[in-house]
Amino acid sequence: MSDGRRPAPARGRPRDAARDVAILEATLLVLTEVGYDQLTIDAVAARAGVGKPTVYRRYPGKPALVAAAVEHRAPGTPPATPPGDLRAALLVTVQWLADQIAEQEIGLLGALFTGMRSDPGLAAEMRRIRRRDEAAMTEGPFRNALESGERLVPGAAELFAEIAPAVIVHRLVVAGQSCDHAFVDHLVDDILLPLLRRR
Amino acid sequence: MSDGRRPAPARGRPRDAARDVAILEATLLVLTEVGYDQLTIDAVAARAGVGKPTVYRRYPGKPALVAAAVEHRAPGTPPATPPGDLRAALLVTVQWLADQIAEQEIGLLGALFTGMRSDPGLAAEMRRIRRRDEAAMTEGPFRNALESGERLVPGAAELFAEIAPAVIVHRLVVAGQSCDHAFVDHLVDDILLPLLRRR
DNA sequence: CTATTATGTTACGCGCCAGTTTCGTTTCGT
DNA sequence: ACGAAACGAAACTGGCGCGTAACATAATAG
Repeated sequence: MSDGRRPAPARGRPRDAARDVAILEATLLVLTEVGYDQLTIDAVAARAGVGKPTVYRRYPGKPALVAAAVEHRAPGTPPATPPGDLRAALLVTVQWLADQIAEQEIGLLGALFTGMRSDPGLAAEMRRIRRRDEAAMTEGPFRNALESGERLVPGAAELFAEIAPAVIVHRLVVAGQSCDHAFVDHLVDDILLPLLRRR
Repeated sequence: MSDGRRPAPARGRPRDAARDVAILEATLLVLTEVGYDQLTIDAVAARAGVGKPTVYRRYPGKPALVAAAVEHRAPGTPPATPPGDLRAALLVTVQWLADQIAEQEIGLLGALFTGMRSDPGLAAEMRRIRRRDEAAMTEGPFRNALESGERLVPGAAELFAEIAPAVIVHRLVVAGQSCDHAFVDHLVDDILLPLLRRR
């Protein structure tokens, strides 16, 4: 094939990379603030300090823009956990996870909820990203625990990734309550530790 | 006070009660099909076989209509569970719960997700209804279990209501996978039974 | 310098939906 | 019979967001 299309002669004024990231970050902001349906291109452009055609020059429409923004978003890294103490590691990780979900993920979940009907491709993309993030979020505590001789059930990491985010999201959205310290203690002591420790 | 306002002289043609329920059920249908944001009064009226002013004569707008529809909705009753066998009761109840959520609740959760931003009152109403439904859904298995000598941890019913719907919703929405038989077995055997049985 | 492209501003046409109004008809209470 | 109110159909106004186009200007490659 020998490169069917040249990668654009690039003659003329080049695109501003700073505006690229400004658009993506503004999209994430608006998305978490008002949700997917209420997100308008005008609002994103205004928030990014950019003209509307500048957005449309990069993305054909809302689904592609949101997908690119979610892709661009860097997931937070979980805090380092003290080795040798599974309970302490779980407490720290769960609290951090709850904060992350309450601050950012809720808006993305809303986008997933509503966008999945209109655009299955976007839904698949969102699920891919979320799996990547959850994997990164739940890997920390178990590496330490395993190396320090804790006796865990097989598949403990998968079980944690399956239960902890689910219960946290359920409490935030359905119950409408915040994930305070008492809730984190409850989740760790009454649910996670009894399940994950080898019985 | 002695009745400040008379309850409407009711002179003229009375409202048709059949149209009342037609409107509410059409609202639930459209809501689960297209979600809260995409729901239009015209679509509801058309689905109900009713003129648009007939809807506006009863409700001032979309939030009130949706709230009334969710209030009107009767939650399904969980199937009777075999007494004396906690595992069998959990399997039946969890499978039924998963089907219920997959068929109906997902749409209502989407409405909760998106409507909660625009109308906090609607969100509170939805949460109240959902608590009522979840309580009705999770009461069955434990009454039988307790009467038949199963040794359960204290607060087992609350724990079940906290975990089972959360994991089911998480799988349906985030993972995008159906709750088949294997998943129900996994949820019961690997998560619920180890947690609920007195250790 | 010149051609070429990006950018901002502004404006436009289009479609969709909200909420209201009008009108002719129907159904009730009195 | 008579008046009042609900009903369906249709039309209507208004707002809003989409996606595009028209300009003038800025930045860059050659």
